[in-house]
Amino acid sequence: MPELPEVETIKRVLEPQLKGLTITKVTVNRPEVTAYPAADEFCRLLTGQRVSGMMRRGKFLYILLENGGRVILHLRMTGGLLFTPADFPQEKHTHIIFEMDDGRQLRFSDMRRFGRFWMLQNEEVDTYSGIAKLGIEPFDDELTTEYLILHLGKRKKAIKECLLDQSIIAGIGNIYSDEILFTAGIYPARPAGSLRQEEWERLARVIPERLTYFIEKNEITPEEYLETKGQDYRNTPFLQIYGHAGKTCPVCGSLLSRMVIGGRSSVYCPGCQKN
DNA sequence: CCCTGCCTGCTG
DNA sequence: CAGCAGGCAGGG
Repeated sequence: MPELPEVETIKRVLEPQLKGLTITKVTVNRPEVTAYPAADEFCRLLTGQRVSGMMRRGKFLYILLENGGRVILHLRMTGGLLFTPADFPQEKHTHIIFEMDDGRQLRFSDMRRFGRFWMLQNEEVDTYSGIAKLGIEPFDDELTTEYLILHLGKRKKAIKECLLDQSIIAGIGNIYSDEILFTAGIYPARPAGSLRQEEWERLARVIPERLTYFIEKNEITPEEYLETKGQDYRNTPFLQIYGHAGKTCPVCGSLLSRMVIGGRSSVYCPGCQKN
């Protein structure tokens, strides 16, 4: 489910709550969810550790520990994190529970079980999670017209597929690639190599602008987040085309179309995004 | 490069 | 019932 704006929202909600708490017990109900190390070692290493903060990188989350260790997780399609009182009703498909020293629990649930956890010690190099292969953050100063042209300017594959390539820019998924290309007025199936200078300029501007906008629209209090079980993506009413195939374009009134690009369902406006 | 697998649940 | 879902790794 979550792309960068949602993962950032989760980080902003959870970090102030978890910071300073010590993990007293870890329960792993589905051992395949801990990709590294194996579940028993994962639990052993984390028990007794104190949380110093959280970070986001692309769609990955970090839970940082005072001893220098860190938990890394990726929610993939349907993963969710909730910080709950101990007696809060448990979500179906809850695979990991971290009990904290204030009596509350951090719970990971994931219907489709694609989400993964890793745990690395202070000095340990992360060759496991895939974070090392990520490209730049969308809000980095490095995200410039020149960067896009350098890395994508000669690619034959569709610009939409390029935006989904986590090794170039980290964090963009199927929803926001569609939204970004709509705002930039670029037909999603265009070979990246066919984009003109001014289109790369527009993308360099629109990518951080749209993601920032959707992070802001997602803002939620910890109480609201818990009430809605972390499933309330408040920015969805502000999506202009994702999920709106067959409806009219909010800008030009054309009928929004849908096509499959790189195996992913894609929505675009034939009026605003000409081939 | 495309294709499949990984999972469960919802929609048409 | 098939088809699809906000992701990604791995295989051919």
